[in-house]
Amino acid sequence: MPRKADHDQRRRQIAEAVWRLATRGGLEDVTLRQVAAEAEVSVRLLQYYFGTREQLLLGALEILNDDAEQRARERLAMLGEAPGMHAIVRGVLLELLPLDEERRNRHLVYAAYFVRFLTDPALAKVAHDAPRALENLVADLIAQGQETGQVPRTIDAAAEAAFLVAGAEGMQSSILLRQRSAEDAVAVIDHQLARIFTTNGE
Amino acid sequence: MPRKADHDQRRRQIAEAVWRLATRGGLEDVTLRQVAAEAEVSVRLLQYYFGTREQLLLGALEILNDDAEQRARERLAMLGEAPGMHAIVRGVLLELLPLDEERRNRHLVYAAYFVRFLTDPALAKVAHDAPRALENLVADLIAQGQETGQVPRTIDAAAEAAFLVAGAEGMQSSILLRQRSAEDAVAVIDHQLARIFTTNGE
DNA sequence: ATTTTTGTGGTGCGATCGAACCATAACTCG
DNA sequence: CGAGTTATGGTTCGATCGCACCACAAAAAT
Repeated sequence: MPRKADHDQRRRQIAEAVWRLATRGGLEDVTLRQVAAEAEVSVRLLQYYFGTREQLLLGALEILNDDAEQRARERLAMLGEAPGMHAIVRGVLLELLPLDEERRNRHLVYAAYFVRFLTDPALAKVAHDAPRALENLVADLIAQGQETGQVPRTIDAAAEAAFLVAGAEGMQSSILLRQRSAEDAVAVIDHQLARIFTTNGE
Repeated sequence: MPRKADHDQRRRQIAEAVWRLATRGGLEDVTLRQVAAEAEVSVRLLQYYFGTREQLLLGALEILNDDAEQRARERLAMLGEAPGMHAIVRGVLLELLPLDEERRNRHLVYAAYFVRFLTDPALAKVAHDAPRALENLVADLIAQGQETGQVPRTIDAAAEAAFLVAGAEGMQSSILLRQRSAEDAVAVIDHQLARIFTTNGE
């Protein structure tokens, strides 16, 4: 009895195989045969569920994006009710870091796709334009903090937001390369937040 | 008359073809045949000058690294004599950004190699561990600025250096994806530098 | 009950891949 | 001049690639 959930689950199973192979050896290891073996299905099934290889890469990325959005939403909701601006901004920035195996792998998959984002129009549309939205969100939060007196008026909200998001993204790479520990990165971010939010929120 | 420089020049010619293909379609487009066509030499020559494909990828990366180091040195030397700490730190940070086509392409090549750095030991050794050294350099420069009164004593040199370098690296990605203009990125960095260096150097 | 949709496997074809092999210019050094 | 190194081209082989084609079971819809 093929319920509709089964179809999605199968696609997810295959997509996860794509992710694993991509993180291991880049997109060039993501061949139909290797994905089939990794997902323990037949090559024919890949074609049935995704079609061509290009569509497989695209589909696996879309599923990854949906995953990321949902997990981020969950984690931010876990902050509890009525958190201070400081805590919200901190939560948003930490979401950019590969703090657990799941996020680490996700960022590695993005890295494997990266160059394609620039040349492949189909991938570019799905690509990670989230940072820009995040930056505006952080800027708004800082501006709100200025209204409530948690942030000095002398702070340039937009410029600080841009640098906070960029800093988090920059440390993401060095964490992936294991040049820096996740704890280090969090400490560096907290140092900047302490400068901007002079009074502790909540 | 095969002077020794000819040999290196041929290797460079081939390496440049590797770079172009890698920036266009990732490492999976870097096949022996395609590189040969792009460099306008025979496949046999690739094997002669680099050996196996794995060695070709490694060699092209080494040449790229040497290039980057030399160009960076040149640009920093062009700052003139006895520049202030502020100018030096600014020069170091801007070197991380893809401000011209040459640096843009170089960063794209690194992006294409990225996932391999984590799994391939040979590539990992050559990989970009420069950031860590840069971070220490920036920290030292800020500390020197404190000695000469250009930087307030309340500044945490190490933490600020880490965030400056991370911020520059983070904006590098968004510039590559054309989500942000190079001028924007420079302005954001200058805003942070103005906060740290309260008196103008020199 | 039978027709249609959905899910699954296998297999084969043409293209391309990396790498090895064979040949031979051209230049260097004795 | 001759021996040897360096530089270059062409070709072929086995493996793998993406993908299309054929067949069939199981469930859904009619």
